[in-house]
Amino acid sequence: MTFRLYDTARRSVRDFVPLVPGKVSIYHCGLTVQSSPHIGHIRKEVVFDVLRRWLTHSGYAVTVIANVTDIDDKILAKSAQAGVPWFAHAYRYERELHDAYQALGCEPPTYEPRATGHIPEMIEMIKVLIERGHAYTARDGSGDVYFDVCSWPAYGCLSRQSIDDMEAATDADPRGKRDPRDFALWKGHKGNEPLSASWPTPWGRGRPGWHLECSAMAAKYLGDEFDIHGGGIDLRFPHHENELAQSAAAGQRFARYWMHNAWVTAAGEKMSKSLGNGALVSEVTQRYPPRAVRFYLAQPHYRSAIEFSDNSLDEATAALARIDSFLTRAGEVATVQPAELPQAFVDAMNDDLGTPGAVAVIYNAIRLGNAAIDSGDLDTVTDQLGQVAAMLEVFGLAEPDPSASPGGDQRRVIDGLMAEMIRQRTEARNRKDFVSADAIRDSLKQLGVVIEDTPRGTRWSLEQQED
RNA sequence: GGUGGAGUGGCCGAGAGGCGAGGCAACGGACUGCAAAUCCGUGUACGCGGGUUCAAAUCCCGUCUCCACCUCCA
Repeated sequence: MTFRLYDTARRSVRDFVPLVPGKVSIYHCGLTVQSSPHIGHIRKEVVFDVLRRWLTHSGYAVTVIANVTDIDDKILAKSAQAGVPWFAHAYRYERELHDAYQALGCEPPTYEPRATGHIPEMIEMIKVLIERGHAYTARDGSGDVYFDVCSWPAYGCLSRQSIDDMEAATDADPRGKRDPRDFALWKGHKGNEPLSASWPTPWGRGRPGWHLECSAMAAKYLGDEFDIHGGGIDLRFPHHENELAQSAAAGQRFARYWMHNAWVTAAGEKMSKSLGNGALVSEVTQRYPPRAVRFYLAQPHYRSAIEFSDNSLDEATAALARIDSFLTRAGEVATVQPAELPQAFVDAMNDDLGTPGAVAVIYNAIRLGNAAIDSGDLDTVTDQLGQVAAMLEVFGLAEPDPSASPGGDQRRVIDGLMAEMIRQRTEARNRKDFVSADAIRDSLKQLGVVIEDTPRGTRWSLEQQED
């Protein structure tokens, strides 16, 4: 069974056939670095990180390009308000985004181009669009350049909207548009904006429009045609529709598959910057183990909306604790050996990245492995442990949280102290002094240390954190 | 007005005509000095009303509710 992917453009799941055999090229729209990333933003990163891991595991050489939009209206407005240069504002949040990648175990993109680093490419593309009769400079002399939507009959094909049914923009000023549905490729410099936020062009100074950035950068790094274009479902229109129109009108074939992840909701509504209901990644990873946050984001199907709540995170934390408990138990009697992925796991992942079914396979392997530990069947333990580790690797959950345990000297001292406490309790138990034994266990419990007696001796671990 | 998505057991969350994914919680049992962990077992769920079919959560018609997008939201 080959990999199958839901293609938003076709509204159906279809076989994935890459442009170049053995290679996959992916472009997904990164963030506009205007504020701190929230859980909704990082969901997209986790989804595409799992996609990349799965394709890599399937033997493809994967190239991932994700842009950073480092200039736009909001960045200019917010930086002016804060009294810092716009590029400093953008850079600050770009670094926060990278911190979030790292916290959640997302590999950085193969390359992560910034919009402001690609002005010449954008200008070239606008020239082509003007020459071909698909773009025009604003009549009002503002220096804006617009895409002429009516000149491109296929406009609306991605979001399946008829241009006649589109609600014309009524709020914004019509500026120099021929048609209210036309969108900006280039924005003329405004007097109240810093000169550093503008670049010279044949049409005067200005800065890029959002949609054009992605078209220009995708073409630069991936060529006229590439495999998968991704992003949040809310980008389907207008952003991706516009990208597609521009790039196709400029003579490119562009993306072969369009992949969109659903959003994260809070109290039933989409988490967004504008609604102000965003849970920041930095905040959530303080309250929950980052791996649990990743598990929470990676387990549901990427096209399903997921509700953000403490309850959801608590459940993910508990579920991951069960997985880790198996790794600990199995690790006491066996070592991780390279293993093939179970066929059911492969089938689930190949079916449009069916992560919920794949997670069910992980649990099944854990159950078999746990039973084998109890019965002393070490071959089966080794077998299942290897499979579980391999499956967790695909999910990016194989590595423990770096902050989970103290390192170096502290670790040595703590291990020594715990060994002594456990020795005293074991002696008490041996002489049937259960009152003393339980007192030791209770006092450790107060400190958040859980004591468990197993056939192989007493084990200690830190209790899962509560808020 | 246009275009989409969704309503599943106490909770989360898959599935998309045919023997109840999976997890959390709960209950019973095994194991344990007691626990914890682990294993085994326990559920007559699919918004509502019709219809098609031997068979519907799944298809059709109607209906209610929620969510999203409609020109710079992941």
